[in-house]
Amino acid sequence: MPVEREKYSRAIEDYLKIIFELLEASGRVSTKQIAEALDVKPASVTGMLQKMSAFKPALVNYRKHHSVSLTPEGRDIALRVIRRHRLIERFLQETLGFSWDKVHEEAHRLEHVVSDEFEKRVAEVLGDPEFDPHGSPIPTRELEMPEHSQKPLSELDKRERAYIREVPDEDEGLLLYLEEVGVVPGARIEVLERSPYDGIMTLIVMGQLQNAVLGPSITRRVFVEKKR
Amino acid sequence: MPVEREKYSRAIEDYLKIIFELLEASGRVSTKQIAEALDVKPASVTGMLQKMSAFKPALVNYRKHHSVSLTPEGRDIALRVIRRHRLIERFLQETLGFSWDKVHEEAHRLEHVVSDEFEKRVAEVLGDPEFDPHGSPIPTRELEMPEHSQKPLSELDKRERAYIREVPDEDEGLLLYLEEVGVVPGARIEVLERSPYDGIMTLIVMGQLQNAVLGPSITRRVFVEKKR
DNA sequence: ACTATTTATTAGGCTCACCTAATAAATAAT
DNA sequence: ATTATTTATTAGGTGAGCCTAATAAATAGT
Ligand SMILES: [Mn+2]
Ligand SMILES: [Mn+2]
Ligand SMILES: [Mn+2]
Ligand SMILES: [Mn+2]
Repeated sequence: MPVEREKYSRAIEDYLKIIFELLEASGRVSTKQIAEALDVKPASVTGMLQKMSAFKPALVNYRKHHSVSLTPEGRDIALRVIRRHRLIERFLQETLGFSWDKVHEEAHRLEHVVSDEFEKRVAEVLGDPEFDPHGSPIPTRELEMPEHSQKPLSELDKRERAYIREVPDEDEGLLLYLEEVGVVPGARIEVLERSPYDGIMTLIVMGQLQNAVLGPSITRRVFVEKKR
Repeated sequence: MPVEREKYSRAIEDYLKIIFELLEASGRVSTKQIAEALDVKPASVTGMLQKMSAFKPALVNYRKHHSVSLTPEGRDIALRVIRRHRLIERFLQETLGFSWDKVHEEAHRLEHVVSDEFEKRVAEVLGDPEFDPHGSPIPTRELEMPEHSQKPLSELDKRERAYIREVPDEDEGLLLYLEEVGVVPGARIEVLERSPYDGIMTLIVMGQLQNAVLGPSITRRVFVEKKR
């Protein structure tokens, strides 16, 4: 049975979402990171963290100058928003024909206003998709995040082959470029070259005429998996 | 060419929309009416009217204790929001299978956050529909409101026949009832009886087993047209 | 025309989510 | 260890959009 849920503000939903994502990516979160990700000042983040930790039930565990983590309640909200975001991205792409570089921003706005009914129907229409257009897993109806055993493209050695699994979703220009060179989820690639100092990698992308040349700021955020 | 548009707040969009609708329905708008429609206090409406009339360009013409009207700019915003609202209602119904009593509330939230791109694609997918699920006309891309020559059901005499054109969209309970008795846009009806004092009307609805009995608070807000 | 009622406006506050500037704590460099 | 740098927190403000209570204007009733 769906729990009787309070309605939290857009701001709080975005904070919880980004905290979840930062924790998932690197295991820890700093005030500064949150501030940069949300494009607000660190002072604002401190204020919001204090507020969210004072909520009943608390949404975050906060020890000043030390750690930030999510309470079960906060995690739940984060996962709900992430589920909506990713479902909406898929929906925009499949049902409305949005290109993959445009879905993120639109979903970022819609994720805060759609009802449970909307979410349910979108999931139905799409047939409960497992991934968003950038390859990120969509939390299930029960808010379980599917495990994805993948590693950064930057860790592949020369001659190694793999499948692209997930690409960063916020940078529209990057997405346009990645699409052009065929570095999209599901693509099969082989590392043709990697320079040891600057980390630039040259990839053969199956089915593409040209090779893809990517710097480390990209390859560290593109994830691959060995098996299909 | 789409004009470079400022982004107005949700609150302002809702004020302008409701002012437009009240003006359209009865030719004039009072502070009290707006307050009731938006579920805020009259003092808040006064404040907002003053703010909107002080905008450059102004969104409303406001003379205290006297009239409120929309400037061309204000009217434009109202029509944009109304177009979105009604397109979204159709979309929710047709593409996501929402029932007609649930679409209004959802659209009321979505109308403020969807992009021009979203609006354009929804219109395309639906094939530029002319009416929302309750029979209200959808302003065109050029923001022209289609004329609809219709009159209240309450003005029909006994024996008169007509087609249902438009029903009020805010009251979910009423919508469920109207659907049950078949009083939906396009339905052909005949006035079987109307009591002169309390205004209660009994209708024969083509294709329905039972007659529909409706009080004046409803029949004044249901619109009909003679020709098909 | 005067009075009662209804409607609208002003004045003053409140909450939310942000800001800047000043200060303090943690971390890195010498 | 001391100092410099980076990061985080506090203190005090701002604007949007709402509120209540007090007052004023418009309208209706006699
Ligand atoms: Mn995204
Ligand atoms: Mn968001
Ligand atoms: Mn509606
Ligand atoms: Mn609205």
